[in-house]
Amino acid sequence: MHPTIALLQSRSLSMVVQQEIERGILSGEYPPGSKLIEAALAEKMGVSRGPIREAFRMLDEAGLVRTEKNRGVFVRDIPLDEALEIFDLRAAMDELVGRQLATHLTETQRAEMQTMVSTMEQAVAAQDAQRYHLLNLQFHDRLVEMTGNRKLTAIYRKLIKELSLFRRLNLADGWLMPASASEHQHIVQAISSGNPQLAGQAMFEHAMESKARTAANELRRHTPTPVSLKATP
Amino acid sequence: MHPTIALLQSRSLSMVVQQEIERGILSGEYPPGSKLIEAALAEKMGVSRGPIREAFRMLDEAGLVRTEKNRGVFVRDIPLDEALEIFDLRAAMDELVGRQLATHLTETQRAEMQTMVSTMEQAVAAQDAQRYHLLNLQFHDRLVEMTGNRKLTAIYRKLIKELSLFRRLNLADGWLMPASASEHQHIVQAISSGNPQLAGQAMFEHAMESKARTAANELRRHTPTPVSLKATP
DNA sequence: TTTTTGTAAATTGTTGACAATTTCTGGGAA
DNA sequence: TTCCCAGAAATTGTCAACAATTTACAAAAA
Repeated sequence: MHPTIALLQSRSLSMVVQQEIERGILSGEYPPGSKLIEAALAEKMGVSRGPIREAFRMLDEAGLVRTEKNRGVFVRDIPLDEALEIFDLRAAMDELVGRQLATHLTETQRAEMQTMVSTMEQAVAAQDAQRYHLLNLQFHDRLVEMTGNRKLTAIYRKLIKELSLFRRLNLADGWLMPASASEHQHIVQAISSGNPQLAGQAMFEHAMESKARTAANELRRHTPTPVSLKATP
Repeated sequence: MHPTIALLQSRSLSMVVQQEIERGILSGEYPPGSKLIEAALAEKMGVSRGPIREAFRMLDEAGLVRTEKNRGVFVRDIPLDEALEIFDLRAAMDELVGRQLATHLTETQRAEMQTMVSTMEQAVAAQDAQRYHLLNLQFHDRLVEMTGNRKLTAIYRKLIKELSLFRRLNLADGWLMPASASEHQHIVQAISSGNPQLAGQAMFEHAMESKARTAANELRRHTPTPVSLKATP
């Protein structure tokens, strides 16, 4: 059976629309704070407003948009304090991931982790921040997936999507690329050691450092550029 | 202004419908596996099918129902393995709760926790399993809320709702009432000690024991009643 | 009996229309 | 100028109708 046919038979129109709008949001086509107009999206996608509205409800429940009665639907703009809350939550989940992987890791999985870390180190060597960022997301997503806990995986991914709406995150994270890289090797070692406590701690601290870097970044952004920065070569 | 009027001005019709269906699901009026028919619900609530469908999409995203294209919407029946996954996730979140409360607890909060535990002990003394069950849910919900982490609170509540669809959970949990009660006092002490590691561990272990009891309960349910149970008085 | 097949009923998927509300816009008054 | 306020335009909220699909049921065939 043709794959497109199969897709339209399993996925309803509203689900296709939901995925398409979500793609637009995550790609930045619809930036945080921007308004999503039912009629415009309906025409653009060649469907009526019904499926669009159903997709809106899904995206709202997923935390990607917010709905104001009689005023419309807006792409959510995650405030700093909520982002920090998400970081704490993610750290706790990552700790669980580390513990579980340490107790159940197969040799195949260990090799896959090591390959991912090596690939990331290549990206660091090539100064390819964009590629490193993508690989980093993949690495952590794959680790969560390896636990086999589907609910954990699903919620983890939702959190990552929400975090991506914290716009300030993406900018200027080239600074922290090398620092983060060496931590990954440490994570793989901790997990491979088979010590759940150690592995969990490595994952937790890695996540919390990510939080600290984001908070520091934000602080710097709201602080006028110090004169000393240009004054001292 | 009449409260119902005010409600309809802030919440849209689909949100009211969503809450009503959710109430029906959580109360057991619509048991797991049962089918939800758009037209029937629409007539019952005096609205058209549009808001019903939008509510369905929200409930689907929240994990309370599953949607099969062209076949309808069904109340979700959480399988044992998924329930156990949720227990693991909840344990990690509870551990975070314990750690954070231990570091930031106010005297007012400590007193409130102690009051809740005392109330639960009264329910145990009165053999009121129903009331104990409710108080237990309240206790843990309040602890999560006390952390001030709204995202954590929101996700924790979603998990609890999903767990309530694991029907086998509610039955015969009178067995574990007294055991669980003393653990709560231990949790309050651990949090009050101000030691994050200790408090986190207490919360984590409490959650994992809850998981173990559920798993054991399930095992017993699928095992034919041993003759020895009646043979030995 | 069991299985299959065809038709009617029930149910879901989608659309367009209308009502209600908000937003925009331009003109007049302070 | 700035503020305010119609009236128009745009947008959302809700509904009813129609199309597509599934389900129920009864009769026919194996």
